[in-house]
Amino acid sequence: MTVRTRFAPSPTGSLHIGNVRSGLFAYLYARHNHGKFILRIDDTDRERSTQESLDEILTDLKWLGLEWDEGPPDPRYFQSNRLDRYRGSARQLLREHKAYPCYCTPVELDAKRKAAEKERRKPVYDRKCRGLDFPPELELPDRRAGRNYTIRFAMPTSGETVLEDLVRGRSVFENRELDDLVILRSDGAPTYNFATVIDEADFRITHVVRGDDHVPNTPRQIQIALALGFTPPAFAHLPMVTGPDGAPLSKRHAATSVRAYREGGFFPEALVNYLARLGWSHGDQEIFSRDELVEYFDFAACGKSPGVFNTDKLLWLNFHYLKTRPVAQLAREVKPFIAQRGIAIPGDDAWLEKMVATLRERAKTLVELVDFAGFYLNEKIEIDLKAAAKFLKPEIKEPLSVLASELDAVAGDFNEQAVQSAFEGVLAKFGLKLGQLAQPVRVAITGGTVSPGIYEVIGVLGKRRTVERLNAAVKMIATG
RNA sequence: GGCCCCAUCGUCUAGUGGUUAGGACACCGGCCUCUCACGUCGGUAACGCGGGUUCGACUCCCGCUGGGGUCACCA
Repeated sequence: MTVRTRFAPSPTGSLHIGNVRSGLFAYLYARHNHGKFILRIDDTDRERSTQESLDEILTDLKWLGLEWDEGPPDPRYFQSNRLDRYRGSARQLLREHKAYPCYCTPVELDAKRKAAEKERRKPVYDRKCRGLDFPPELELPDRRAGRNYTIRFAMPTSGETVLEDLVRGRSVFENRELDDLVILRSDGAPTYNFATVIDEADFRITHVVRGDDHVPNTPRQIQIALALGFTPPAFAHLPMVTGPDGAPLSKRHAATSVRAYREGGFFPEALVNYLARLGWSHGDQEIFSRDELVEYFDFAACGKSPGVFNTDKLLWLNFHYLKTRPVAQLAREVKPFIAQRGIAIPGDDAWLEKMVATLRERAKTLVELVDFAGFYLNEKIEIDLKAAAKFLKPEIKEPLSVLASELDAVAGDFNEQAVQSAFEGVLAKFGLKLGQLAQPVRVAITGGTVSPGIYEVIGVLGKRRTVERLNAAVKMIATG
C-alpha cells in the first residue's frame, strides 16, 4: 500500500511555524516512502476563513518547498465543498442508531458544564438525549429550516480504544471516558472531529501526522471511523514546539509565521533544516540537505518531549546557508530586500555580487546583510562622531590626503592590488603601520569602525566615491 | 479536577545494562588579524528525587516531584 500523508491547515491566519513542522514531517515521511503528500484545506469555519490566508499559506508552503501531489486548486480538497458528503455520513450513522439528535440548548449545556465543574465532576455531556426515540426519517439539522438541534455520536460506553502511535507508542483509552460529541452542528455543518475522519478515509490517508495536542481526540476519531466502517489510519503525534517557558510557541515568544521569517531574511533551507532537527535527529548530524532529510527521516527517530524554539540556532543555520550558497544566487536573493528600502543599487549585477561577497560572513540574514551594506549602497554616508573623534585626528590628515591623491592617480584597473600598493606607498612615506592608517580610512569611507577588509571595501566602493569620501574626511579634520 | 503524555548540559540532541556521558547552538578564553566577522584550538555546563531489579543502572520497573496537552455546536 502506498503511503499517503496529508497537511490540513485552516485558512484562518498565517502559516504557523509549529503547525508547518507537522506538515514538513508528513511531507518527509511521504517522500521517504515514495508516497503521496496531500494538501487539504480545512475551511468549514466560514466566518474566519479568508482568501488572503489561503493565498499566503499556499505561497509559503511552496516557498518552503513542500510541494503537494494532490490538493488546491482542485476544489475537491476543500472541506467547504464536501458538506453534502459529511451530512450523508451523519445520516448513515443516524439510520444505524450510532448517532442521535440532541435537543439540548447551548445555554443548558453551558449551565451543566459549569455545575459539573463546581461539583468537581467531569464536565462531559450527560447523554440526556441519547435514550430519546427519534423518527427513522429524521431530517438533519438546518437552521434556516428551523431545525435547531445537533447530531451527536453515540460513543461506545464500555471497552477500550487502543492507539498505537508511531512516535509515542501504545496508549489505551477507556471508552467510558469518551463522551458523545457533536458531529453535526445545529446549522448543519460538520464538526472537525467528524469531517476529518471522513476526509482521511475518502482521501485514503494512511498516516495521520499532527501535533500531539490532538491525542485526546484520537480515540474518538477512531471510534467514529469504526462506526462508519472505515479502517482507521496510522497515527504519528509530534510533540509541540514551545517557547522558553514551556508554553506552546506564540507571538509573545518569537515570530510564529513562516511569512515573518521569510520577510526577516531567512532562507527556506534554514527553516526546514531547523524545524526538522527540532524533535528529530540523525546521530550527530546538524546540517541536512533536502535529499538527506527525505532519505533519513523516520518517526522512530522522533523524540516524544516538547522542544523549545531557539532563534539563535535558526540564525546559525541561516548563516550557514548564507555563506555557503553561490554568490550569484545570494546577490539575486538580496535584491528585493534592498528594493524594499527604496534604494537603487549603484551598480550592475557583477558589482552587487562583489559587494555581497564582502558581507556574507558578517550577516546572519538577508536583512542583516542589507543593514550592513549602507555605506556601499548609499551615495552619502554619515560619519559616526565617536569614531571620528578617535581616528580622524590632525596627525592623520596628511596621510589621508596623500592616499586620496595616490588612489586618484591609479591609472589601470582600480582593483585590490592597486589599492594595496597605494597603501604601501603611504605607509612607507609616513612610517605608519597598516592599522594606523586602515582605521582612519575605514571611518572616512564607511562612517564607522567596523567593515570588511579595507582593500575589499575600497575595491567595491570604486575610485570616485573612495576619493571623495577621503577628501571629505580631510576637510573635516581641517575644519575641526 | 478527570483522562493522556513527557523528563540527559541554558537550548536542540546522541545514548537502548558496563562510555572519561558524545555532538551542535549559545557562552567564556587562546590563536589568526587593518576593525568586525569568518576560521581554528580549548574551556565552563546535564542524566530531577526516592525506592527497587541487577555483579553493575542515564538506560528496565514502581512511586514522587516538576512540566505539558486536552476536556466546545474551534480546528
